[in-house]
Amino acid sequence: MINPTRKEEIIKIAGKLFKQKGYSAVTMRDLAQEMGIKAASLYNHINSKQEILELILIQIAQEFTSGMQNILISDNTNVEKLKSVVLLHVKLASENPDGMAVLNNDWMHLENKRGYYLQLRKQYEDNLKTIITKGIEHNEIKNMNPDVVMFSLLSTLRYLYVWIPKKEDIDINNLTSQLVEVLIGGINK
Amino acid sequence: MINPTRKEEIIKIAGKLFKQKGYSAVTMRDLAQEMGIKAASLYNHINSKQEILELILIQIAQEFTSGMQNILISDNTNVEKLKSVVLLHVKLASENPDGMAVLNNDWMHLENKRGYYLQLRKQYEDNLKTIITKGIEHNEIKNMNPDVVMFSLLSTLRYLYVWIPKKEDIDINNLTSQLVEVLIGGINK
DNA sequence: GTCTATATCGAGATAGAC
DNA sequence: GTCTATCTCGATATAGAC
Repeated sequence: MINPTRKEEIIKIAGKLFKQKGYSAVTMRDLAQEMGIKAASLYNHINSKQEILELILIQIAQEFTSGMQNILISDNTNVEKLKSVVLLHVKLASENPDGMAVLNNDWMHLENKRGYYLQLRKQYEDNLKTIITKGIEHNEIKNMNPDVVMFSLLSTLRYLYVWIPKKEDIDINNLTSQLVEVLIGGINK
Repeated sequence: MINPTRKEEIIKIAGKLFKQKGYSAVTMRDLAQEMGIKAASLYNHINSKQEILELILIQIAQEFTSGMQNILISDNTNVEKLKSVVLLHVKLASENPDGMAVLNNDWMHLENKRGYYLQLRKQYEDNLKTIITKGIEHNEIKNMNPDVVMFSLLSTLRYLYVWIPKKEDIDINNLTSQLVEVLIGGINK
C-alpha cells in the first residue's frame, strides 16, 4: 500500500491489535488511540467493529481459496502440490502475519459471514485431504493415516504467523524449502 | 472428579466456554447460565473471572513443567525423549482439551500471573530445544535447522486440543505412535 | 475528517435477604 | 449456596458542530 487510505490504515492497525489481544478484548478506543484519533472518528471510515473483522478475514480466506484452485488445476504430482500448499501458506503468512493470527483465533466472532467463512475453510480442507489421499494411492506418500498427516501439516502451517516476524526479514523460498524438508521429507517415500 | 465441588464445576464449565469464544467474550452471566444459577452466585465460590483463568492455566503450565522434568532426568536417548514429549502433550491434551485451548489462546489475558506463565513456557521451550540440539549433535537426528524442527513439532502438539475430541474416544498410545511416526519418523536418521 | 457530547447497553462485582 | 437489587464502569455507536 503506497498511499493507504484511512480505511486501509484502520484495517492494518486493527489486525495488529486483534493479534495481540484478540478481537473481543480490543476496544474501538484502543484502536482509535493507536490511530491518533478519537473513537467516534473511526465511524467515518467503517460501519462497525464487526465490519473490520470481516474485511480482515474474508480477504485472506478468499486468497487461500484462490491459491488452492491454482494448485489443483496444475498437473503436478501430489507431492509437488503439497509443496505448493506449503509455499502458499508461507507466502500469505509472510504478507500478512497479523491477519493470519486473526484468521486462526477470531473467526468464531464473525457474525453474518461466519457461515461463509466456514464453507470456504471446509472446501480448502477437503481439497487438501484429497491431495494427500491421492498421494498415498499413487504411491508418492507413505501409507500413513491421512488425517494424521493432514493434521500435522495444517497445524504447522497455521502457526506460521507466530514464527514469521516481518516479510522483509525472511527468505520465503528458503523457509519454504526447510519446512518442506521437515514436513514432506518425513512423508515422501 | 468423582464428587466435584461447585468450584471445580465452575472451572470446568468456564474452560468449555473459554474454548468456544475466548476468555474476553465469555461473560460471568454466560457462565452462570450454563451452571444454572445467577451470576452473583458465582462469587460465593470464586473471587473473580481472572481467578478462574489463573486456576485453569497455571495448573496445566505446571503439569507441563513437571512432565518435562521427568523426561529430562531419564537416561533415554534424545529421540526417545522427544517421543516422551509427544506422549506428554497427547496425555495432557486428552485429559483436558478445553484447558489446552485456553492455554494456547488466552494466556495473554492473565494479569498478575502472566509473567510467571511466560517464565514456565520459556523454560519448557528451552528444554525442548536442548533435546533437539543434543539429538543433532549425537547424530540421532538429521542435521536440520533445530528451530524449524522445534517449530513444526510444537505447532502440531499445541493444536492437539482441536483434534482430540474426548478422552474416552481415543487410544492415547495409538495416537502417540502415529504422531511419532509422522513427526519423528521424518527427523530420525 | 475529526471533534465533543451523549445514548444505550451490558460488563464485573458487591450487599444483604433468605 | 443462591437470590434480587444495585453500583460503577466502559463498551459500541450516533448526532451534529467545526
